[in-house]
Amino acid sequence: MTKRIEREPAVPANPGESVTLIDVARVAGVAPMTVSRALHRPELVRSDTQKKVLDAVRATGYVPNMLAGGLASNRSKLVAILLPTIANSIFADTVQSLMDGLTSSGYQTLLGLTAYSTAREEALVEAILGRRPDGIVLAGTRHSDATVDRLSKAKIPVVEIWDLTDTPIDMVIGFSHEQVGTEVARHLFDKGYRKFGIVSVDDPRGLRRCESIKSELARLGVAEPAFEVLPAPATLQAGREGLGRILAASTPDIIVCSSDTLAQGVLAEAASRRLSVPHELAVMGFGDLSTAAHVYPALSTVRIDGITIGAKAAEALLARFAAVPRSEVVRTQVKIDTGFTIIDRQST
Amino acid sequence: MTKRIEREPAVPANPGESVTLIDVARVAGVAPMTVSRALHRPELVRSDTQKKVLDAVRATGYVPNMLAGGLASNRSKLVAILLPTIANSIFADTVQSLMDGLTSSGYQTLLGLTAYSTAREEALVEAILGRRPDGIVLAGTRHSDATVDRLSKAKIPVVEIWDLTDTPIDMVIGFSHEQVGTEVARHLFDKGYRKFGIVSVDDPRGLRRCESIKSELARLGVAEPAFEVLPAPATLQAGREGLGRILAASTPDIIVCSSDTLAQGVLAEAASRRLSVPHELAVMGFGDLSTAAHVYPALSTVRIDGITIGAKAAEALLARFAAVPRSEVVRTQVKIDTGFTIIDRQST
DNA sequence: CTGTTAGCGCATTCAG
DNA sequence: CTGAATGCGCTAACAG
Repeated sequence: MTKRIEREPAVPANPGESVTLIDVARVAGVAPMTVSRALHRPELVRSDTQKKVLDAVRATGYVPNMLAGGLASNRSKLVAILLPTIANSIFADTVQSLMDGLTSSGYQTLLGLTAYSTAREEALVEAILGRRPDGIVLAGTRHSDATVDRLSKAKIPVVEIWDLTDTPIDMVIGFSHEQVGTEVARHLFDKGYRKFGIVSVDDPRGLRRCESIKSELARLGVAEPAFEVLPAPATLQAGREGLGRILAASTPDIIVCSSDTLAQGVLAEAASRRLSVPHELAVMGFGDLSTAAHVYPALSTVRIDGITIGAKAAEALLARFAAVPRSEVVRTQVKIDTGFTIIDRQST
Repeated sequence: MTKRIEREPAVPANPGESVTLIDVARVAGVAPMTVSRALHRPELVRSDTQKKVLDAVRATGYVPNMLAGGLASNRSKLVAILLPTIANSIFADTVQSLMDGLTSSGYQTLLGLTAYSTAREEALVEAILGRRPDGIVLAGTRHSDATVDRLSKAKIPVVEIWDLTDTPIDMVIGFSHEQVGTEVARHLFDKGYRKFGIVSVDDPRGLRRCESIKSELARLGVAEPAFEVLPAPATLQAGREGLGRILAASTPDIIVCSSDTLAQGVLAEAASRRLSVPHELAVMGFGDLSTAAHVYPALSTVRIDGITIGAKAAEALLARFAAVPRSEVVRTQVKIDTGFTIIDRQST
């Protein structure tokens, strides 16, 4: 009965226990410190020593313990990301590009989901700071006082994304939701629409865009829009429901939605009611997710470049990490407006 | 927000440095170990001592260092999750419920994105094991030998989800993609369809479902389906493109898609070609995401209960964590088939 | 119920 | 270029 011969580690070290730097050092015939250097700063080690160490690493199956490393060096190589949710997330592109940037520099990602609750965010921030992350990325700029306080005192870079503020905790990369609302309103007004309906979920940033639309419309002398708010998360079904409610009470010529998903639901409902879009009813979304782009010729929207937001956030963090005197806490007040683009796909 | 007067910690501890357990102990007038206990095992501490400690924690602004705690206790309270991607992810529900379950027990989540690459998965597993997570969840059951080896030797629970296998690394919770394919094929055959088209992205599990459909159709004596594979990730645009290609060469009466997103793209393309669904062309998807559910009356699909998968995975992990002798590594061979449901929304 | 001792595995800091 | 001593902050194990 020949069992396949398993290549067991040449030197089993502490039987049953995990392999440590010391075990590797013993096998390689060098000091532990040399193993550490060979692994993290190979340029400081002669190449034959380097080779001995790498061989020993392979032979022992050593996996560095980053808890110990982080504790000793005070650098965890961990970045925390706090998002409201990942369900059909408008943040997917951003997270992907952010993680790509961080991963390729050896950083790992701790994920926290806040469900749009500042209380939950506060608890998560506290818990996560216990991991001593080297940096933290938050969606949004509205936080509880306690969160702001904790984050300000934590001596790590903080990036707030997908929004803008004049008083960032540290760095902020995003765009103005108020400006989105204002420009959407003006754009549609200029195109001649006068009877507005608005469908939103109760995401705080989405609501701010909606409020901004309403203010601008009021300023332009347009009648108060029909406004329906549905519970998050945005689903196609919520969009259908929203349009249904609006049509029960009014006959708008344009429906503005707080997200593309909602807008797609509105389109589905319009189709089932045999309303021709955009002729009888025009629809505007928000997000221009890559999954939806260019599919519904009648769907105008606001394009947000989530990839750039993620990439710039990664870049900003990495720049800070590289800055030499980590003790010297810098709050650079980086503020990047990534802007947005109104995409008009309606030929009214 | 007006700048409020910040309540500085009553006892600034080591000026500039971070507050440690020792600082808290000093302020509370107890031993460090008592602080640790008050925080983690309050039932072992007299309630007045407990109160002194909590006051001191608040006064100092202490945040426990979990790197140190993890190192000392050999329990990191970290669970790693490896997914292919989070873009319009079919895994969103699963991740959400998994994280809900873990978070409420004080576990935090390390996220890794593999992009459907086993090589990348291998690198991530190695890096992540360096954090000494208490458990790890992987999407899928197909991994490189090195990954399986590392994971088997790591003395932590491993849960493979969204698939099934007879040789799990440890625990597996999901359903059989082959079975999905077989049953979809039979279902559609029974409904009378004979001219099949299949649109998929090159996600390995999606492809396995498609292959299984093809085998079953062959077995049933149906003509070879038109088969179009597009690069991941699944987008509406990819669905449109896929249907376009298929119609260029054949005239199927049913299109089976590897995901709902793709199916929605197919529906969009069908609509733009004025094909009536399901009369002229029926469409079947996969996933039945909550965002899409019940919106396209003509879209049949396969419903997967991602929430249950996530919840059971969390439950399985927590059960293992609670098992007393952590040294005693158990590989329970938990194997849960969460099944799936074919949803027929076509009245052909 | 509380305190003491010891050390988790590694990197910093110096010395050679 | 390599090595030895020291401690990061915390908790296990035991003693009181």
